[in-house]
Amino acid sequence: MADVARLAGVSIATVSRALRDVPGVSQPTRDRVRDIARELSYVISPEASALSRGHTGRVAVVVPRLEAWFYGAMLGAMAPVLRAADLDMLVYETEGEQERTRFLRELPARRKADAVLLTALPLSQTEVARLDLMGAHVVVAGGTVRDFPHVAVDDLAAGRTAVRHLLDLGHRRVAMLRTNDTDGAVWSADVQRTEAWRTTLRDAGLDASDELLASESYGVDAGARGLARLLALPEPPTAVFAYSDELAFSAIAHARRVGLRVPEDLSVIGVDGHPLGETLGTTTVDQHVTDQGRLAAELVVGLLAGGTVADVEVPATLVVRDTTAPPAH
Amino acid sequence: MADVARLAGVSIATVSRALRDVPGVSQPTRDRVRDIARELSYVISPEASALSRGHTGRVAVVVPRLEAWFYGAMLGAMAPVLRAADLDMLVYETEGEQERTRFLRELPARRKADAVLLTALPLSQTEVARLDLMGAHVVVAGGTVRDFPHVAVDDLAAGRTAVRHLLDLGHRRVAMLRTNDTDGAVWSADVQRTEAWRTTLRDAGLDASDELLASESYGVDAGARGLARLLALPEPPTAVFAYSDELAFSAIAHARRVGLRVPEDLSVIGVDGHPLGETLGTTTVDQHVTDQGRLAAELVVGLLAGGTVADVEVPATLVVRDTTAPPAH
DNA sequence: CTGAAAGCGCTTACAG
DNA sequence: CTGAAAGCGCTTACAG
Repeated sequence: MADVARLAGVSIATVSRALRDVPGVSQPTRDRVRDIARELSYVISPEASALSRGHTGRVAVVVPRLEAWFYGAMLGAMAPVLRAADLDMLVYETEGEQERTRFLRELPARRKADAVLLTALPLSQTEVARLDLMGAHVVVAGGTVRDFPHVAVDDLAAGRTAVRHLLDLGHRRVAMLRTNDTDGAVWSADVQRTEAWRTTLRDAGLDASDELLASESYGVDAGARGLARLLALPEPPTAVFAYSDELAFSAIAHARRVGLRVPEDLSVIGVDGHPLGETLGTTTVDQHVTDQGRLAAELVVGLLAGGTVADVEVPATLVVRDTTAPPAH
Repeated sequence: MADVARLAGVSIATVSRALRDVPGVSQPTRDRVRDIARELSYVISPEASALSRGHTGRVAVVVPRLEAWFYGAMLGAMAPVLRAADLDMLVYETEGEQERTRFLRELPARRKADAVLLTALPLSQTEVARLDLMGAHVVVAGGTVRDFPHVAVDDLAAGRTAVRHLLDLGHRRVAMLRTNDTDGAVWSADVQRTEAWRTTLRDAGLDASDELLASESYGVDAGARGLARLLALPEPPTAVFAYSDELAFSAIAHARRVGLRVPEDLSVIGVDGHPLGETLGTTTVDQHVTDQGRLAAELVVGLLAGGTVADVEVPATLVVRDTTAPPAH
């Protein structure tokens, strides 16, 4: 900055003002300073600027896992919004309790970002309590955490929609497929979809006992593993509600591998709106992840601009394709 | 830091030394300072620290797109390595020429990160030239750019392996499927796999004319669109080599939708090692993306630690599953 | 509109 | 082993 000031024949204060959009510099001076800065490929040091101004220009997105489709879709939707607001995106993957606890204990985001965007991140009670120490705005995407501002679908409604679709088709034995890699931590979407499955069945006078709830550890084949257990039941289900489309894909592949026709012998519905679901013809409850990500990022931008926040509820929509049908018998 | 110093009865210099692992502090003093810092939930300001030390503790990962599986897998593999080295991960999505150019022109990474990790990012010649102005280490993952340190598979070999597999099965009319959203920019993996397709066919005395090379704009249904065009040819192919597994999935779904049996009527092979390929039984050339991401991150860490660099070549392996077979006739 | 100067919160020779 | 002080590169009241 000193170099630019010297060449422009002004003080560094003027350079600073000219380069950002603050008023108090004549247009000719501003233009001259900018030209010189461009020539020198000069760019303001974000560290020094942040140190002076007291904020970082960064937002931290925290996810439990990066390789699942959901998180890529979320990040992909958030990125353009943050970029447009000149905010950099710091991504933290905190897989498992140990890392999550370490992340929250060391409060790294506290001084590294102006806002923290928790994205479908299961949290224990202790961890939720620690969130107040973040020293940054906290926003939640894809679910809810306490009363932090959030963007989410109504997962109770989404779950009910899925299960009712199966009941409407005539199914009376409906299982649920989920993963349980949350080691004591809890995520609202998981709790609510499971709850929706249970109550919708019970309200219809049907069995929703634990043997019909297949909880597997996370993995590409989690859906296959879960379905295998369900099919081994004395009275196997004729329909399955999967927590995610990826679980549904895996379950459907397993069903076909063991000789079951989908949807004739087994109906499967997922949740997400995974693009491959369109390719593969999978019935799902679309939770419009791209919208959620975009809106959550917009919420953060608004918050940092000093605006007020309002939670956003994104509607979930049933998309019937080729993996659900009336039971054969 | 001043608070901690006061409570510990030492200078801020000592607090600074005690809190990082620099020598020059007695163990009792160090322990006392750390205890007090923990009580106060104090954490060193990264901005101030970075400003003093001259580096940021961040690495910027630049990708063209976040929602494709490949990038999530890459980021997911890089994250733990960077985290272990106490480096934060800044993610930049630069979709299309305009944003890429803006990114490179504004050189934002220049002061925002100690290293830039270009991940399968198509670049124009001008853009490649600008890379020298980055003011940070540049490392390339999933391909090569000039002579920057990189981690990649041998894409010529990978492409040859795929096409030869089809030829070995007896196919004589083999098409290729790729996307062309690179507006004048070029990515080595794309160039080399296409080149491999062409030369392998020609070396075998077969047709590799442009009508057999289907280039579609990026999208979930790109594979379907490309295959539709290929099937409309006077003499359609009996086998298709897809640039990625996602293209292969889409093509296979389209083939089945129009009544073709895969692999009986049409063989399809992709590249990647996408986990759903295992679920769906898709033949592929696995390029071990997780390994590439991990190794690229390790390369960055080594570079920042002042070590020397050596390019890494990850072997690509043919995984034969259920979507390739000898041609029917 | 412009500049001199204090201050943001650290790190690190230098001296003891 | 410990501290006083300069310096990292900006921003922003304050004064003119």
